[in-house]
Amino acid sequence: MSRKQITGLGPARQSGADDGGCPILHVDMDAFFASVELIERPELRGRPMIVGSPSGRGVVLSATYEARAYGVHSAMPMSRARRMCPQAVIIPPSHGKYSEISKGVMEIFHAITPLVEPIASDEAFLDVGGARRRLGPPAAIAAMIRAQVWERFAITCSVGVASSKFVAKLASKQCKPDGMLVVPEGQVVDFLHPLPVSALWGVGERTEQSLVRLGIKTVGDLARVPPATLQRELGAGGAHLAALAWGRDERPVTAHVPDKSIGNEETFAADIDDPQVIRRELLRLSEKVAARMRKAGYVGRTVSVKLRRADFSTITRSRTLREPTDVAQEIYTTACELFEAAGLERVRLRLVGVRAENLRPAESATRQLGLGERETGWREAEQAMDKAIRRFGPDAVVPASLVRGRLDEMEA
DNA sequence: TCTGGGGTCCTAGGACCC
DNA sequence: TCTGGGGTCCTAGGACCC
Repeated sequence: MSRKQITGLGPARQSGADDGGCPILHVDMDAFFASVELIERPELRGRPMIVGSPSGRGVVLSATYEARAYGVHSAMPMSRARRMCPQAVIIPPSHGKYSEISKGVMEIFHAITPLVEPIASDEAFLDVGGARRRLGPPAAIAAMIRAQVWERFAITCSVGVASSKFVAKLASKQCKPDGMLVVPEGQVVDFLHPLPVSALWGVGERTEQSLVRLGIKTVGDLARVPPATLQRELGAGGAHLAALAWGRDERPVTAHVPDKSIGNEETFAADIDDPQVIRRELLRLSEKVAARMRKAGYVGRTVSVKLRRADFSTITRSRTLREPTDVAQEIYTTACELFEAAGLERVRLRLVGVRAENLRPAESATRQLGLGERETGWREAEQAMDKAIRRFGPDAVVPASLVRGRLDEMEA
């Protein structure tokens, strides 16, 4: 397997002193989901591979670079990916394995520095400024990470090394797959300005369209526009973009970013208009969300429900409770009320979702019982369920109505 | 081309309080 | 009694990220 080692744009600056200005690493696994599948099926290496979603309606989660050579990329509908690359091996996703490998990779990072900021299961920022004396210059640390991830998991990753998070992130993208790119502080502007504006973090399809209308195509074009103009055209984000265009990004690597919300959603294999089935799904999702909250030690005050019609139009409805909760029954009751109030009871739905927002640490929320309110006992019951699941596995305890649902499915 | 599932952040309007 | 302004909270939707 080839190993790209790109060091800077101009003359390579590899010495320790020069790397002092570049303590930020962005590590990104290459085609993560597909790469994890290759661990158990190495015979597929070099063949085009597509990891699809189990509903059959889904999109491509990740394709290897072989599949990408045929134009297949993630966020592409399965049907289209199949058509573009009929010889590709199609693989259903195995989420357990992904989180296991992800945990292992994060362990490698934490052995280097406590300043690790994960931004996805396959991606993280590291501030290695404090590890230089122990482990050498950032470029050497980056090479070490790539070697360790490969040795332990046979997965390649790409690393961007720079003085700020956002430049490190762009650098890792530039050297993908299986590469490393150091952008010395003095070369940041030369690196950024030829890139298309869409390369910037925060510039999606819509923002790109607005910018192109203004005649702005590259980051360099953007840098030459007065920040006030950008702010007028794009709102608060405009001023931020102007700073990024000059490589200014002061955001530090933050190890523990508390969650703002926890939610689950599900797209049905076929559209559903039976309110009974919808309510059963809301219960299943509420159970999932509440269990995740309890595991992570959060309570939340706002419950929101997402409903997507067959035509893909989507609405959300939310309600803030008097007291925060991590109880599935409470979340479920609220979700049902929101669903009923939305007036979509006989409308064909393709997706429902439940989310808890306004999260705070559970220990900070000493629950106050309202006047005349009785402790329902649900919380204790659900904690007992958590315990049973930890001991006997996820099928140990299931609410009665979900069991009925499963029996229906088995009979069908 | 017919769009998964996990999130964050921003905007804007209305309620409400001082 | 009427009016205005500022601040905060809540809700809904949308852009964006991986």
